[in-house]
Amino acid sequence: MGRTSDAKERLIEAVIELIWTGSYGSTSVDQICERAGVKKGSFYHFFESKTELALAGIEHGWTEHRKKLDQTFSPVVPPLERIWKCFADFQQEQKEMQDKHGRVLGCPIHSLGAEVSTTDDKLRDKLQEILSQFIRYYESAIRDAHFQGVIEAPDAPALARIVFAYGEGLLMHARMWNDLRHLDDMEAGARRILGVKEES
Amino acid sequence: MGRTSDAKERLIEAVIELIWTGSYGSTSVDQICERAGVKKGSFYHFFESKTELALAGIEHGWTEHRKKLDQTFSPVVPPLERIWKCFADFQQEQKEMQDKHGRVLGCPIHSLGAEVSTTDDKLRDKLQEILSQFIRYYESAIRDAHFQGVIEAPDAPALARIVFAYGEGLLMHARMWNDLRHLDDMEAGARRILGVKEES
DNA sequence: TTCCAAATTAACCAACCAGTCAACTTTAGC
DNA sequence: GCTAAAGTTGACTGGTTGGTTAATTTGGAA
Repeated sequence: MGRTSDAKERLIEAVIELIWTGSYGSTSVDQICERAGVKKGSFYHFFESKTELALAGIEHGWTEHRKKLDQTFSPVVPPLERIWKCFADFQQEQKEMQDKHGRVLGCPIHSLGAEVSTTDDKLRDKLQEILSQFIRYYESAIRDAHFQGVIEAPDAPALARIVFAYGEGLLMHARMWNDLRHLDDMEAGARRILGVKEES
Repeated sequence: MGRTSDAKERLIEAVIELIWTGSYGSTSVDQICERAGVKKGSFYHFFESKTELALAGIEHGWTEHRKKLDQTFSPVVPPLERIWKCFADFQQEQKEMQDKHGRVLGCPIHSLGAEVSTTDDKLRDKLQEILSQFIRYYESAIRDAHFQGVIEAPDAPALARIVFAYGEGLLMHARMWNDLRHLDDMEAGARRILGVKEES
C-alpha cells in the first residue's frame, strides 16, 4: 500500500559513483540528491544519515560484485586461472571506468577505507568485513593450487593476504597515476609471490 | 627585519598530524589553527590556501623522511638488508604512532593520495613525485642485489614497483584494521616476491 | 471510490566551511 | 630610540554542510 518509488535505488547508485570518482568527504548530500534527482527531504525519508546511505551503497556494490566473483572463482576452474581471471576482470573494470569517467578509479573499498577508517567506525567495520570476504576467494584458490601441487603454499591464508595487499597496492597506484599500465604487472607479480612453477 | 615567529612550523606540524590521524577532508583550517595555537588571520599570512599548507606539510614530512631513508639505503649496507631495515623502520614508526595516537595510521602519502588524487591536481602531483622517489630506493637496492647474485632480478624497476605496491597495501590494511600484526608478514612476503635464494 | 500509508516537496536551521581584512603589536636593523 | 617590515588579532563574509519539518501529493489495496 501507499506510493512506490525507485528513489532509494537512484540514491544508492549516485553515492557509489560520487564516492568512487571523488571521495567520501568531497561528496555532499546535496550533490548526491542532485545526481539522483531526489530532493533532500526524500533522502532523509529513506536514509537516516549520509553514513547510512554510504553503508547501503557499499553493501549493494559488494553484493553485485560477489556474483561476478563467485563465477570467476568457481571450483570448476583451475585454481590459478581463477586468480588470473580475477585480475583480468579488475583490468577490464578499470578500463570501463576510465572510458566512462576519464579516470582510473582503483578500488573503492580501499580508497574509502584509507579515508574514513580513523573517523567512521560503522563504515570501517563494513569495509573490513568486505575485504575479509574478498581474501577468502584468493585463499581457497591458493589452497586448491597447493593441493594440486601447482604451487608450494602450506600457509594459504598468509599467502592470500600477501597477494591481496599487492593487488590493492597496484590498484591504488593506478588511481594515483591515472594510468592503467600500472595493472599490467599484476599477473607477473602474483606469479612471483605465489612461486608458480610452470606455465599456467 | 621585523617580528619573528615559529607559527609557520607549528602549522606544518599540525596539518601533518591531523591529515594523518584523520583525512584531508575531515581536517578544517580552524582545527589546524587551534592545534597549532595560531589564529586564522596568521594562517593566511603564511599560506594562501589549505591546499598550499598541505603541500608544505607533505614536502616537509618527506624531506625529514628522506634523511632516514638515505641512511637505511646506504650502499655500504648489503642490498637486501637495506630493504629489511626499511621494513623494520616502518614497523617501528607505526608502533610509535599507535602509542601516540591510539591508532595504526599507515602511509600518509597513500591515504592522502587515495582521497585527493581525483580532486586536487597539485596535491596529486606532489604525492606522485614523492612516491616515484621512494621507489628508487627499492630499485637501486634490488639492482645491487641482482648484480651481487643474491637474487635473480633482471628488471629492477618492475620488481621495485611490485615490492612497493605490496608494502603499501600492507600498510593500508594495518591502518584499516588498526592492527600492527598486518606488518609482520612484510619481510616474508617481500622474500617471496624477490625470490630470495638463501638466508639473508 | 475512498482511504491511508508512503513518497515528495520547499522552506528552513544552526553549525561550519575556506577565506578576507584593517587595525594593531612586536622586534630586527639602523 | 626610531622606523619599517613582519607577525598577530578578532571580527567578518558568503556560501555550504548535514539534517529537520510540516504540508502536500500520490497510488495500491479495500
